[in-house]
Amino acid sequence: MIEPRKLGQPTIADVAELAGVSRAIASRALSSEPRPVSADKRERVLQAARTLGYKPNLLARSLTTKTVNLVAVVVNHIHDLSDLDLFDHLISEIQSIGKQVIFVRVGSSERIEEFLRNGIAYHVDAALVFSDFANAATVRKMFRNDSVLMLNGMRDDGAPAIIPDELTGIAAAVADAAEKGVRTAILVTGRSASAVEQARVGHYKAELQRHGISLIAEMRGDYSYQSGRRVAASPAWQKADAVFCTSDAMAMGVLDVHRNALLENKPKSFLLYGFDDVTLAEYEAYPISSIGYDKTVYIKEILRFLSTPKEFQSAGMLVQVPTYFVSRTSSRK
Amino acid sequence: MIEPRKLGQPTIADVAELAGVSRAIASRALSSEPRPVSADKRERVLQAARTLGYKPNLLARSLTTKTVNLVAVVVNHIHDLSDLDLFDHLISEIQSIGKQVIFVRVGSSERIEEFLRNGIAYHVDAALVFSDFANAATVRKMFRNDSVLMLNGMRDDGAPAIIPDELTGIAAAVADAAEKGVRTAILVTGRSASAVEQARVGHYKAELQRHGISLIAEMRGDYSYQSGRRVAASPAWQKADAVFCTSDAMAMGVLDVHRNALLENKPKSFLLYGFDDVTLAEYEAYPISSIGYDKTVYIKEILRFLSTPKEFQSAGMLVQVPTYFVSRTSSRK
DNA sequence: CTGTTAGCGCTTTCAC
DNA sequence: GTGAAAGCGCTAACAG
Repeated sequence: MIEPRKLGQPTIADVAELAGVSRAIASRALSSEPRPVSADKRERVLQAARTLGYKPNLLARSLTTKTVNLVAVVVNHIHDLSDLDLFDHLISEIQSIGKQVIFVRVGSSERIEEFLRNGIAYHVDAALVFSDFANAATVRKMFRNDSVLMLNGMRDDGAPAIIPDELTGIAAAVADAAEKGVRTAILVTGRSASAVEQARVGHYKAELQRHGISLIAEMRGDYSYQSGRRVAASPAWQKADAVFCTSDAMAMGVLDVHRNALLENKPKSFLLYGFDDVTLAEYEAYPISSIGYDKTVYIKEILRFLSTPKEFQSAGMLVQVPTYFVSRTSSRK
Repeated sequence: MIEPRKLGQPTIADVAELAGVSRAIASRALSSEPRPVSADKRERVLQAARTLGYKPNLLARSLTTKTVNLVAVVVNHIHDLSDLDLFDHLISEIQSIGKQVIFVRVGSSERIEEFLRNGIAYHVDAALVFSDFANAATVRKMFRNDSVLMLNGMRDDGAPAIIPDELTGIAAAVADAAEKGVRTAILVTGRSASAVEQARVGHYKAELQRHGISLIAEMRGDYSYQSGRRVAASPAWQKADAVFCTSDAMAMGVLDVHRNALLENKPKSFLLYGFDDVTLAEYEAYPISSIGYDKTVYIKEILRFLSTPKEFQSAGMLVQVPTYFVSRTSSRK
């Protein structure tokens, strides 16, 4: 009598049966770790798995191993140019160590807690928090503490973090302006609730003051291109020698509104500085002087956290990535 | 004697114990589906869950329910501007129906099968395949057939698909060129191995021929900005009245190399047409005439597939999304 | 080295 | 409406 073909995917029990061994042996033979199995049986198991087209159910496995090879990337959203430069590379690297990425977009709402609570995300091996809507307290509550890496500039809860050393780049940018005789400046900022943004703005103000440049206006954007265009309409711009934007996207918006005055006229009506050093700024259309950091180094640190969290921790909770200033047409007189 | 505080997260058993009910009752009370439980006990369970800070382990749940509320988004990579316009919105919508997104980037390799086989991705509820490296046979093998939505232009295996009706937009673009007296054209293409690309190129050729425009050269890029710049160096461009690119990114590269001749000179050295209608093309720097489709409609169809696959299937396996042509400075004489 | 046994955390029969 | 018990697929502990 023929055994009725089981429905659905073959399980490890099917493999074991076909190979004529116990489930435990099959499990060991199929394991990626070295486990004691005789060469003979291992081969039979592997063969059986092959003929059955067996694929392990990683969900079931994770139930006992307590590890899913899944990392959550928690972001506000992905629609900035600077995101493109970062996330593709990041995902690629994470996958290269055998983990996969679940993207958690928390938008502008405060729903993050609910999100994580009701989703797989809560059970991932680690969470990379780029979103600054995820405040430290929430994140601490949500995950086992040492599996969370703060990439959003928040430092107040002792969780490990990687933060670009923005001061260096900002100091260089402001020094560049001072050198060119800038006396008055406007600062175009992102959402002020963000910790990174507060620190960033603080650095700008300190550096401006140090060089005796007076800040004649501070305008609130939201990092986006559109918000850059919006603030660019202000009449206050007539009096500014320089405009510093805390994102390249906003600087692009500003540049488009004042394109003629900035790229065609000499002397320029004002010098323009961005932040992020997006790839697009390297080309003709948006030659914006900017502040960047080495994404490769940044990502390498994230990977170090993912693969050897202990080592990462012991080396200290905070890793700083150096930033640099790059001068382009938008700030050349 | 005090019960020793259990390690790790509270399980449903803990909740049941605290509430003084069986695990089954606790499970029902906590279920999102309506299940028979007395109001009294439900309340006690909910209360217990709250005080314990209980969060269900969705991996364990999925073992019995066979559903994880996880959808895989399979892409080549995400570094095109057009990706930004699409994925942020897509992820947001998917999350809004209670599912989360696992991003599988297959890069340029053929490792997709291995990827999916060894990862959670294989156990997702559905896979949205944007990558054209995932050939139909592989995908069919990997997933239960009806849980795969082909968004990469491949149609050969009877899997459901959503495809923009590119012909309409292309016909309009070429007609626009013809109307302006274009007699010769160059076509800048993406990777020719892609099915979408082959169809797209076929449409361009047919339309050019129909209008008696002769195709004097076909140049191979890879959709990227950089590849656009690369091909833009060709001397063949002297003889072309128009250049059609199968991506806006490539058109942007072309535009930057010929910026002066295209935006400052009248008459232009050639008319430029892109494809994708990226958001950035709406502004001053890259005013590229382009072909686009309504992302909102597109995403709505994807969501329809996700939430009511049966209905989606019964309505036919292929959904076409309309495209449009938008005329901008790059093609104005 | 091998097989048996006991779970991982949850849902779901199936009797009561 | 309720609870005992079985079981999803897998791995780990423990004897042999």
